[in-house]
Amino acid sequence: MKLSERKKKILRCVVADYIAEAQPVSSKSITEKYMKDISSATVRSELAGLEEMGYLNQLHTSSGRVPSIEAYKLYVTELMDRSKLSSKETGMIREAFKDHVDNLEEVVQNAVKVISELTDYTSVALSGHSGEEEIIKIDLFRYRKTQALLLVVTENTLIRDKFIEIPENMTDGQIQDAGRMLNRLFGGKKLKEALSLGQVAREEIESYKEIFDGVMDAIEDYIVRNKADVITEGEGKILNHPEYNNDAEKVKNFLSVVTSKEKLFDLLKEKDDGIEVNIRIGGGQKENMPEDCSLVTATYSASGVEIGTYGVIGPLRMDYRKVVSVLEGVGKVLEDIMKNKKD
Amino acid sequence: MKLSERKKKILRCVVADYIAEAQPVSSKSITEKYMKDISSATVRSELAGLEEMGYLNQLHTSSGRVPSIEAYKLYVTELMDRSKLSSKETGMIREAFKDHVDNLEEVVQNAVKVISELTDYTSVALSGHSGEEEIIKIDLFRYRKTQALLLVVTENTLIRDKFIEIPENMTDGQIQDAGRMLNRLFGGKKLKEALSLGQVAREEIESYKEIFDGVMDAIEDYIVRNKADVITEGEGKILNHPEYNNDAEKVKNFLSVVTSKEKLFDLLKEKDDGIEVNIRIGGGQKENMPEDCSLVTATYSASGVEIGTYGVIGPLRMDYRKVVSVLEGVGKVLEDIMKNKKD
DNA sequence: GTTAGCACTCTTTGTGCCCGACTGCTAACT
DNA sequence: AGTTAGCAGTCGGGCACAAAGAGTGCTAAC
Repeated sequence: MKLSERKKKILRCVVADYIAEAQPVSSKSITEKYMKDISSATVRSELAGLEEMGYLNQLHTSSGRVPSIEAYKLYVTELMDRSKLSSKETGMIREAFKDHVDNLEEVVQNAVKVISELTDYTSVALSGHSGEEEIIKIDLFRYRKTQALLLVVTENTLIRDKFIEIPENMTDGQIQDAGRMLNRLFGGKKLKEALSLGQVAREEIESYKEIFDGVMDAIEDYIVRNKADVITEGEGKILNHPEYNNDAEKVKNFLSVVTSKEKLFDLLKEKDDGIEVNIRIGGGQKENMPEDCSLVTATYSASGVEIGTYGVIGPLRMDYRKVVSVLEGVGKVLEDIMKNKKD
Repeated sequence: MKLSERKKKILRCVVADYIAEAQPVSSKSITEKYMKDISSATVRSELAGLEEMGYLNQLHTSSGRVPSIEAYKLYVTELMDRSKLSSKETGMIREAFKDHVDNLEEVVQNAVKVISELTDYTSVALSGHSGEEEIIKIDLFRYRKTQALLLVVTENTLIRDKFIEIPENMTDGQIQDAGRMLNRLFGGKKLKEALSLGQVAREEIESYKEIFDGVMDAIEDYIVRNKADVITEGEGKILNHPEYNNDAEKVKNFLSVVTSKEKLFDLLKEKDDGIEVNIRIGGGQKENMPEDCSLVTATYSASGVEIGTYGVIGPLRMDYRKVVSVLEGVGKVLEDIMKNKKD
């Protein structure tokens, strides 16, 4: 069977109505609300077709239709129109970033907060470090007999601290010397460059091999998995939505993901390159994706540097239209801010 | 009316049984399970007395009794006996700290995790810094034209980074000079000392007043409210307990506190001095305490230095006996570890 | 291809009823 | 005076049943 234009239109109505009302959608309500020109009987036969094609489900014989996962997917890729934010909403976004634009940490906090407030879903973020940030300074000093504290300071306010093992007989002078060496070698380089540079340089620096390895570890650790930079807001918002209201098991599942920075990191790190807004619907394949959930993410960058992946996680029956427009709206404001900040 | 010994015994039975079964307790079940020597009619008249005294409530005529907040309070202070942990449980605690005892952050993580697992409640921690830690090093360097990055490194792995404003015309040399000055002044001092020292020294250092103020701010900020050190685990565990299973509003309230580091910090910072285990039952007076919740906390210290406040937050009907023994058990192991670490 | 009409299905809601779980009270007992 | 057995009274939970309502699929006519 082919998806005729009318079928598409009807499917769009069903999904949109179900998102808005959280109730199975009947043929009658479609004709009354959206398509006064045709009769409910016609819609009924179209609905039967859509159900056969796998886009709709029926809870029982005499109930209205509910969208399937496939329907949601089609909806966000083809059927959904984009909405504009109201001026009140854009105002709220601008307001959120009024202060504290200096500190990236706070910027991210504010972004996550305003996203959660505007969408009424749980929002999450992974602040960006694709390895493109420059190393401003490396600092190294003795902490205990066999341990030194390593600090790697990059632009974007980000600091990585890590303890590394050092030989017991190392003098303070040698540690300082090693620190100078590290700064000479890595200062001004991008993290990514430093990582590949490390493969080559390792041979040259015999004397401080242990320290050197520690630094490389720290940088790799930082690029590959920095769970500390996962931020969440509005974890309890899931309970505002009826599908989670009487299902403790579902809520528990959801929370076990949303409150685990490791699991969220796993979900957020996979961003499709170049796609502005990425929508993942339904669990299934992805290990850490909670059952019956959707994740909508957007990755922002300014002047070529990624500044983070922001997203919203919630039920399948999510207001994708609104979520997408909020994420885009925040993205625009964020871009402006980062541009001005550069000066 | 006086609280006779028998009344106390019966009240203990009611509270213990209610904690175990989550069901109103009847006079019959008391005689059958705990007090075979007297009849249910006798227990009934005692229960009526206890109810009049405000220790018990009845949901409706012909239902069993449920403990009041007062009853819980009496239970934990007077009636409850302490339990020993099983060897399996102490084993689990030791196991949890097997590795990573070097990094205080991970120690705290593990503590919180094992507490949550053993008790089946949400557990929280505030790693300790009463201001007793020594400043090991202060580092200062230019970040942007009018900003410098300040690092304060203390023992216990704790690092505080903060941006401070600097005069635009300050040279790199001056910044370094200021850094040296700060190290000379504060190095080796305890945070608290540094804070009071600051009041005096400020006058002497006219040249770097702005920087100096920034440092004092950072230290104060750190001592007074370091929300970054609030850690939680098992947020969803609340749903394992029937009183929260069908009350989305209650869960939302609970989560809004447990997922807010600020609110948790407010709750955890108030620790009664010298009391080993602190039990706060019921919301009411405390602003950030969720309705109908209890918070059991223990503050650990080793060699006179506080290493943190750990706790469990959950329903009024909490297994106080188990929670207290787990907190004590973890405390002992933690103390051992910190003692060994000092070497 | 579309529509009106109708029979059918299934859920939801409300009602009455009974059963069981407790209590409180009273009168008798120790 | 304290304790106990027995009994009447209260309330919630569960079940059956009926009625109402929502929505569909099918058919025959347009």
